[in-house]
Amino acid sequence: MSNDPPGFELPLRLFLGFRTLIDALHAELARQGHPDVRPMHGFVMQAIGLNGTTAVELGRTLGVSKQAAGKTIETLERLGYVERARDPHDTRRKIVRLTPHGLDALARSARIFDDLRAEWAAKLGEERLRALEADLRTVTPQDVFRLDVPGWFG
Amino acid sequence: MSNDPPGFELPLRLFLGFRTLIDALHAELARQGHPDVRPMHGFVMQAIGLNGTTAVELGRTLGVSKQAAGKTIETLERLGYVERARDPHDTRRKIVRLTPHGLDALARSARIFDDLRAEWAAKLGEERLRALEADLRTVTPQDVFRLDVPGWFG
DNA sequence: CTAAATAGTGAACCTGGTTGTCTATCGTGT
DNA sequence: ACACGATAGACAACCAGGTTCACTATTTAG
Repeated sequence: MSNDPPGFELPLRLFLGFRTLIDALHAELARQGHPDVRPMHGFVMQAIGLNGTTAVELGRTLGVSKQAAGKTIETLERLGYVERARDPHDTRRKIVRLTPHGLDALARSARIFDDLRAEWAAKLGEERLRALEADLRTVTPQDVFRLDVPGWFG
Repeated sequence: MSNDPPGFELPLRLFLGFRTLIDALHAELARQGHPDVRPMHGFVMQAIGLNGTTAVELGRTLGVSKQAAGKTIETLERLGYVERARDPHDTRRKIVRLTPHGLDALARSARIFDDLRAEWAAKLGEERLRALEADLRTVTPQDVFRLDVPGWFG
Protein backbone atom coordinates (compact mmCIF):
# COMPACT_ATOMS: atom_id res chain seq x y z
CA MET A 1 0.00 0.00 0.00
CA SER A 2 1.51 3.26 -1.08
CA ASN A 3 -0.47 5.31 1.43
CA ASP A 4 1.08 3.64 4.46
CA PRO A 5 2.94 6.01 6.75
CA PRO A 6 6.70 5.87 6.19
CA GLY A 7 8.36 3.26 8.40
CA PHE A 8 10.60 5.74 10.16
CA GLU A 9 7.66 7.44 11.86
CA LEU A 10 6.92 4.45 14.09
CA PRO A 11 10.22 4.36 16.03
CA LEU A 12 10.15 8.14 16.25
CA ARG A 13 6.68 8.18 17.76
CA LEU A 14 7.53 5.38 20.17
CA PHE A 15 10.58 7.30 21.28
CA LEU A 16 8.67 10.57 21.54
CA GLY A 17 5.98 8.84 23.59
CA PHE A 18 8.62 7.44 25.90
CA ARG A 19 10.35 10.79 26.21
CA THR A 20 7.11 12.62 26.80
CA LEU A 21 6.30 10.38 29.75
CA ILE A 22 9.82 10.37 31.18
CA ASP A 23 10.17 14.14 30.86
CA ALA A 24 6.82 14.66 32.56
CA LEU A 25 7.83 12.23 35.30
CA HIS A 26 11.07 14.05 36.01
CA ALA A 27 9.51 17.48 35.88
CA GLU A 28 7.04 16.33 38.52
CA LEU A 29 9.72 14.51 40.54
CA ALA A 30 11.76 17.71 40.57
CA ARG A 31 8.73 19.55 41.93
CA GLN A 32 8.31 16.89 44.62
CA GLY A 33 11.82 17.17 46.03
CA HIS A 34 13.90 15.07 43.63
CA PRO A 35 15.42 17.63 41.28
CA ASP A 36 18.68 15.81 40.59
CA VAL A 37 17.57 12.28 39.77
CA ARG A 38 18.17 11.45 36.09
CA PRO A 39 16.12 9.10 33.91
CA MET A 40 18.82 6.45 34.13
CA HIS A 41 18.77 6.54 37.91
CA GLY A 42 15.15 5.53 37.96
CA PHE A 43 15.93 2.36 36.03
CA VAL A 44 18.91 1.62 38.21
CA MET A 45 16.94 2.11 41.44
CA GLN A 46 14.21 -0.10 40.06
CA ALA A 47 16.86 -2.72 39.34
CA ILE A 48 18.29 -2.40 42.85
CA GLY A 49 14.85 -3.12 44.24
CA LEU A 50 13.67 -3.30 47.82
CA ASN A 51 16.04 -6.10 48.85
CA GLY A 52 19.25 -4.46 47.74
CA THR A 53 21.89 -5.90 45.46
CA THR A 54 25.62 -5.84 44.77
CA ALA A 55 27.65 -4.20 42.03
CA VAL A 56 28.24 -7.48 40.21
CA GLU A 57 24.58 -8.46 40.39
CA LEU A 58 23.45 -5.01 39.29
CA GLY A 59 25.84 -5.10 36.36
CA ARG A 60 24.38 -8.41 35.25
CA THR A 61 20.83 -7.13 35.61
CA LEU A 62 21.55 -3.99 33.60
CA GLY A 63 23.77 -5.69 31.07
CA VAL A 64 26.87 -3.62 31.82
CA SER A 65 30.25 -4.39 33.42
CA LYS A 66 30.53 -4.53 37.20
CA GLN A 67 32.85 -1.50 37.02
CA ALA A 68 30.25 0.56 35.19
CA ALA A 69 27.61 -0.53 37.69
CA GLY A 70 30.00 0.47 40.46
CA LYS A 71 30.41 3.96 39.01
CA THR A 72 26.68 4.47 38.76
CA ILE A 73 26.27 3.26 42.35
CA GLU A 74 28.88 5.79 43.43
CA THR A 75 26.94 8.58 41.76
CA LEU A 76 23.68 7.44 43.33
CA GLU A 77 25.43 7.19 46.71
CA ARG A 78 26.76 10.71 46.36
CA LEU A 79 23.22 11.90 45.62
CA GLY A 80 21.92 10.13 48.71
CA TYR A 81 19.69 7.61 46.96
CA VAL A 82 21.58 4.45 47.96
CA GLU A 83 23.99 3.35 50.67
CA ARG A 84 26.49 0.52 50.84
CA ALA A 85 27.31 -1.83 53.71
CA ARG A 86 29.52 -4.88 53.93
CA ASP A 87 27.74 -8.22 53.91
CA PRO A 88 28.50 -9.87 57.28
CA HIS A 89 28.13 -13.33 55.70
CA ASP A 90 30.62 -12.63 52.93
CA THR A 91 32.99 -9.80 53.64
CA ARG A 92 33.92 -9.46 49.99
CA ARG A 93 30.41 -8.30 49.10
CA LYS A 94 28.97 -4.86 49.61
CA ILE A 95 25.21 -4.70 49.71
CA VAL A 96 23.71 -1.68 47.98
CA ARG A 97 20.38 -0.60 49.45
CA LEU A 98 18.00 2.22 48.72
CA THR A 99 17.94 4.92 51.37
CA PRO A 100 14.62 6.36 52.59
CA HIS A 101 15.25 9.15 50.05
CA GLY A 102 15.62 6.52 47.30
CA LEU A 103 12.50 4.67 48.41
CA ASP A 104 10.62 7.96 48.41
CA ALA A 105 11.70 8.65 44.83
CA LEU A 106 10.60 5.18 43.77
CA ALA A 107 7.19 5.46 45.44
CA ARG A 108 6.57 8.90 43.98
CA SER A 109 7.59 7.66 40.53
CA ALA A 110 5.05 4.85 40.67
CA ARG A 111 2.32 7.30 41.65
CA ILE A 112 3.26 9.80 38.94
CA PHE A 113 3.37 7.10 36.27
CA ASP A 114 -0.16 6.08 37.24
CA ASP A 115 -1.29 9.68 36.93
CA LEU A 116 0.36 10.03 33.53
CA ARG A 117 -1.30 6.86 32.31
CA ALA A 118 -4.63 8.29 33.46
CA GLU A 119 -3.93 11.43 31.40
CA TRP A 120 -3.33 9.33 28.31
CA ALA A 121 -6.48 7.34 29.05
CA ALA A 122 -8.41 10.61 29.20
CA LYS A 123 -7.05 11.66 25.81
CA LEU A 124 -7.35 8.33 23.99
CA GLY A 125 -10.03 6.54 25.93
CA GLU A 126 -9.34 3.60 28.19
CA GLU A 127 -10.17 1.12 25.41
CA ARG A 128 -7.71 2.54 22.92
CA LEU A 129 -5.00 2.81 25.55
CA ARG A 130 -5.48 -0.82 26.54
CA ALA A 131 -5.30 -1.80 22.87
CA LEU A 132 -2.10 0.19 22.48
CA GLU A 133 -0.55 -1.53 25.49
CA ALA A 134 -1.69 -4.94 24.28
CA ASP A 135 -0.27 -4.36 20.81
CA LEU A 136 3.05 -3.22 22.25
CA ARG A 137 3.15 -6.36 24.39
CA THR A 138 2.68 -8.37 21.20
CA VAL A 139 5.67 -6.88 19.41
CA THR A 140 8.12 -6.47 22.30
CA PRO A 141 10.01 -9.02 24.41
CA GLN A 142 7.98 -10.56 27.21
CA ASP A 143 10.60 -9.75 29.80
CA VAL A 144 10.00 -6.14 30.77
CA PHE A 145 13.09 -5.88 32.88
CA ARG A 146 16.57 -6.60 31.57
CA LEU A 147 16.58 -3.43 29.55
CA ASP A 148 20.30 -3.11 28.85
CA VAL A 149 19.66 0.57 28.93
CA PRO A 150 22.85 2.34 29.94
CA GLY A 151 25.08 3.52 27.18
CA TRP A 152 23.12 1.69 24.59
CA PHE A 153 22.34 4.67 22.43
CA GLY A 154 25.75 6.10 21.67
CA MET B 1 -10.28 1.14 38.02
CA SER B 2 -8.10 -1.13 40.07
CA ASN B 3 -7.49 -3.54 37.18
CA ASP B 4 -5.69 -0.98 35.04
CA PRO B 5 -2.13 -1.94 34.17
CA PRO B 6 0.40 -0.16 36.36
CA GLY B 7 1.48 3.14 34.86
CA PHE B 8 5.14 2.19 34.66
CA GLU B 9 4.48 -0.45 32.01
CA LEU B 10 3.56 2.12 29.36
CA PRO B 11 6.92 3.92 29.14
CA LEU B 12 8.70 0.59 29.38
CA ARG B 13 6.75 -0.85 26.47
CA LEU B 14 7.25 2.28 24.39
CA PHE B 15 10.95 2.12 25.04
CA LEU B 16 11.12 -1.61 24.33
CA GLY B 17 9.23 -1.06 21.09
CA PHE B 18 11.65 1.66 20.09
CA ARG B 19 14.64 -0.47 21.02
CA THR B 20 13.29 -3.50 19.22
CA LEU B 21 13.00 -1.53 15.99
CA ILE B 22 16.33 0.25 16.34
CA ASP B 23 18.18 -2.95 17.25
CA ALA B 24 16.65 -4.74 14.26
CA LEU B 25 17.56 -1.81 12.03
CA HIS B 26 21.18 -1.84 13.11
CA ALA B 27 21.50 -5.60 12.92
CA GLU B 28 20.31 -5.39 9.33
CA LEU B 29 22.45 -2.31 8.57
CA ALA B 30 25.48 -4.21 9.85
CA ARG B 31 24.62 -7.05 7.51
CA GLN B 32 24.32 -4.59 4.62
CA GLY B 33 27.77 -3.07 5.02
CA HIS B 34 27.29 -0.55 7.84
CA PRO B 35 28.53 -2.39 10.91
CA ASP B 36 29.86 0.62 12.81
CA VAL B 37 27.03 3.12 12.58
CA ARG B 38 25.44 3.69 16.01
CA PRO B 39 21.80 4.54 16.73
CA MET B 40 22.74 8.14 17.44
CA HIS B 41 24.48 8.50 14.13
CA GLY B 42 21.27 7.75 12.28
CA PHE B 43 19.54 10.67 13.98
CA VAL B 44 22.48 12.94 13.36
CA MET B 45 22.70 12.02 9.67
CA GLN B 46 18.98 12.57 9.37
CA ALA B 47 19.48 15.99 10.93
CA ILE B 48 22.34 16.78 8.54
CA GLY B 49 20.02 16.05 5.65
CA LEU B 50 20.70 16.12 1.94
CA ASN B 51 21.70 19.77 1.82
CA GLY B 52 24.38 19.65 4.46
CA THR B 53 24.70 21.84 7.53
CA THR B 54 27.27 23.35 9.88
CA ALA B 55 28.30 22.46 13.41
CA VAL B 56 26.44 25.41 14.91
CA GLU B 57 23.29 24.67 12.94
CA LEU B 58 23.45 20.97 13.76
CA GLY B 59 23.89 21.77 17.43
CA ARG B 60 20.77 23.93 17.34
CA THR B 61 18.80 21.24 15.53
CA LEU B 62 19.81 18.53 17.99
CA GLY B 63 19.58 20.72 21.05
CA VAL B 64 23.24 20.38 22.05
CA SER B 65 26.20 22.76 22.14
CA LYS B 66 28.11 23.48 18.97
CA GLN B 67 31.15 21.80 20.51
CA ALA B 68 29.25 18.57 21.14
CA ALA B 69 27.90 18.69 17.60
CA GLY B 70 31.47 19.22 16.39
CA LYS B 71 32.69 16.13 18.24
CA THR B 72 29.95 13.97 16.79
CA ILE B 73 30.75 15.29 13.32
CA GLU B 74 34.40 14.36 13.88
CA THR B 75 33.41 10.81 14.75
CA LEU B 76 31.13 10.56 11.73
CA GLU B 77 33.90 11.98 9.57
CA ARG B 78 36.37 9.41 10.88
CA LEU B 79 33.85 6.67 10.03
CA GLY B 80 33.50 8.06 6.50
CA TYR B 81 29.84 9.06 6.71
CA VAL B 82 30.30 12.82 6.36
CA GLU B 83 32.89 15.21 4.98
CA ARG B 84 33.60 18.86 5.67
CA ALA B 85 34.50 21.64 3.28
CA ARG B 86 34.91 25.36 3.74
CA ASP B 87 32.03 27.49 2.59
CA PRO B 88 33.41 29.70 -0.23
CA HIS B 89 30.83 32.39 0.58
CA ASP B 90 31.79 32.56 4.25
CA THR B 91 35.22 31.23 5.03
CA ARG B 92 34.42 30.90 8.71
CA ARG B 93 31.85 28.20 8.02
CA LYS B 94 32.55 24.57 7.28
CA ILE B 95 29.77 22.75 5.49
CA VAL B 96 29.17 19.20 6.65
CA ARG B 97 27.80 16.92 3.93
CA LEU B 98 26.92 13.27 3.78
CA THR B 99 29.33 11.19 1.73
CA PRO B 100 28.01 8.56 -0.70
CA HIS B 101 28.59 6.08 2.13
CA GLY B 102 26.40 8.23 4.41
CA LEU B 103 23.69 8.59 1.79
CA ASP B 104 23.76 4.83 1.30
CA ALA B 105 23.24 4.27 5.03
CA LEU B 106 20.33 6.70 5.04
CA ALA B 107 18.65 5.12 2.03
CA ARG B 108 19.06 1.61 3.43
CA SER B 109 17.68 2.75 6.78
CA ALA B 110 14.53 4.09 5.15
CA ARG B 111 14.03 0.81 3.32
CA ILE B 112 14.64 -1.30 6.43
CA PHE B 113 12.26 0.80 8.51
CA ASP B 114 9.55 0.21 5.91
CA ASP B 115 10.19 -3.53 6.09
CA LEU B 116 10.05 -3.48 9.88
CA ARG B 117 6.78 -1.59 9.81
CA ALA B 118 5.42 -4.25 7.45
CA GLU B 119 6.44 -6.94 9.96
CA TRP B 120 4.51 -5.17 12.69
CA ALA B 121 1.55 -4.78 10.38
CA ALA B 122 1.64 -8.53 9.74
CA LYS B 123 1.61 -9.24 13.47
CA LEU B 124 -0.96 -6.65 14.54
CA GLY B 125 -2.97 -6.06 11.40
CA GLU B 126 -2.73 -2.88 9.37
CA GLU B 127 -5.78 -1.43 11.14
CA ARG B 128 -4.40 -1.84 14.63
CA LEU B 129 -1.00 -0.53 13.58
CA ARG B 130 -2.59 2.56 12.06
CA ALA B 131 -4.58 3.07 15.24
CA LEU B 132 -1.40 2.73 17.29
CA GLU B 133 0.36 5.31 15.15
CA ALA B 134 -2.63 7.63 15.28
CA ASP B 135 -2.86 7.37 19.07
CA LEU B 136 0.84 8.05 19.48
CA ARG B 137 0.45 11.12 17.25
CA THR B 138 -2.29 12.31 19.61
CA VAL B 139 -0.14 12.15 22.73
CA THR B 140 3.23 13.24 21.36
CA PRO B 141 4.47 16.61 20.10
CA GLN B 142 3.49 17.41 16.51
CA ASP B 143 7.03 18.18 15.51
CA VAL B 144 8.67 14.84 14.81
CA PHE B 145 12.12 16.27 14.39
CA ARG B 146 13.88 18.31 17.05
CA LEU B 147 14.38 15.28 19.26
CA ASP B 148 17.06 16.61 21.61
CA VAL B 149 18.28 13.07 21.66
CA PRO B 150 21.98 13.07 22.48
CA GLY B 151 22.96 12.70 26.07
CA TRP B 152 19.45 13.16 27.24
CA PHE B 153 19.17 9.92 29.12
CA GLY B 154 22.07 10.14 31.57
C1' DC C 1 45.24 -27.03 52.26
C1' DT C 2 45.86 -25.42 48.01
C1' DA C 3 43.71 -23.72 43.95
C1' DA C 4 39.91 -21.68 41.48
C1' DA C 5 36.18 -18.58 41.53
C1' DT C 6 34.23 -14.34 43.03
C1' DA C 7 33.61 -9.20 44.83
C1' DG C 8 35.34 -5.01 44.71
C1' DT C 9 38.67 -1.47 43.25
C1' DG C 10 41.79 1.28 40.43
C1' DA C 11 43.85 2.78 36.12
C1' DA C 12 43.76 3.93 31.37
C1' DC C 13 41.04 4.82 27.67
C1' DC C 14 36.68 6.00 24.63
C1' DT C 15 32.52 8.73 23.46
C1' DG C 16 29.73 12.44 24.02
C1' DG C 17 28.08 15.92 26.96
C1' DT C 18 29.21 20.64 29.38
C1' DT C 19 31.42 25.56 29.97
C1' DG C 20 34.93 28.89 29.10
C1' DT C 21 38.25 31.04 26.12
C1' DC C 22 40.33 32.29 21.88
C1' DT C 23 40.91 33.47 16.82
C1' DA C 24 39.28 34.48 12.36
C1' DT C 25 35.87 36.26 9.62
C1' DC C 26 31.66 38.63 8.45
C1' DG C 27 28.54 42.42 8.44
C1' DT C 28 26.71 46.69 10.07
C1' DG C 29 26.56 51.52 11.61
C1' DT C 30 28.90 55.66 12.01
C1' DA D 1 36.65 53.33 5.47
C1' DC D 2 36.73 51.36 9.41
C1' DA D 3 35.85 49.86 14.04
C1' DC D 4 33.09 47.00 16.58
C1' DG D 5 29.77 43.39 17.65
C1' DA D 6 28.15 38.94 16.28
C1' DT D 7 29.24 34.57 14.51
C1' DA D 8 31.87 29.97 13.27
C1' DG D 9 35.01 26.98 14.59
C1' DA D 10 38.58 25.05 17.57
C1' DC D 11 40.92 23.95 21.94
C1' DA D 12 41.09 22.88 26.86
C1' DA D 13 39.40 21.19 31.11
C1' DC D 14 36.02 18.82 33.17
C1' DC D 15 32.03 15.28 33.99
C1' DA D 16 29.23 10.93 33.42
C1' DG D 17 29.26 6.37 32.10
C1' DG D 18 30.87 3.00 29.18
C1' DT D 19 34.94 -0.38 28.15
C1' DT D 20 39.13 -3.61 29.24
C1' DC D 21 43.00 -5.09 31.99
C1' DA D 22 45.07 -5.91 36.33
C1' DC D 23 45.13 -6.49 41.09
C1' DT D 24 43.75 -7.75 46.13
C1' DA D 25 40.97 -10.01 49.37
C1' DT D 26 37.91 -13.53 50.49
C1' DT D 27 35.22 -17.58 49.92
C1' DT D 28 34.46 -22.15 48.24
C1' DA D 29 35.51 -26.49 46.24
C1' DG D 30 38.55 -30.46 45.23
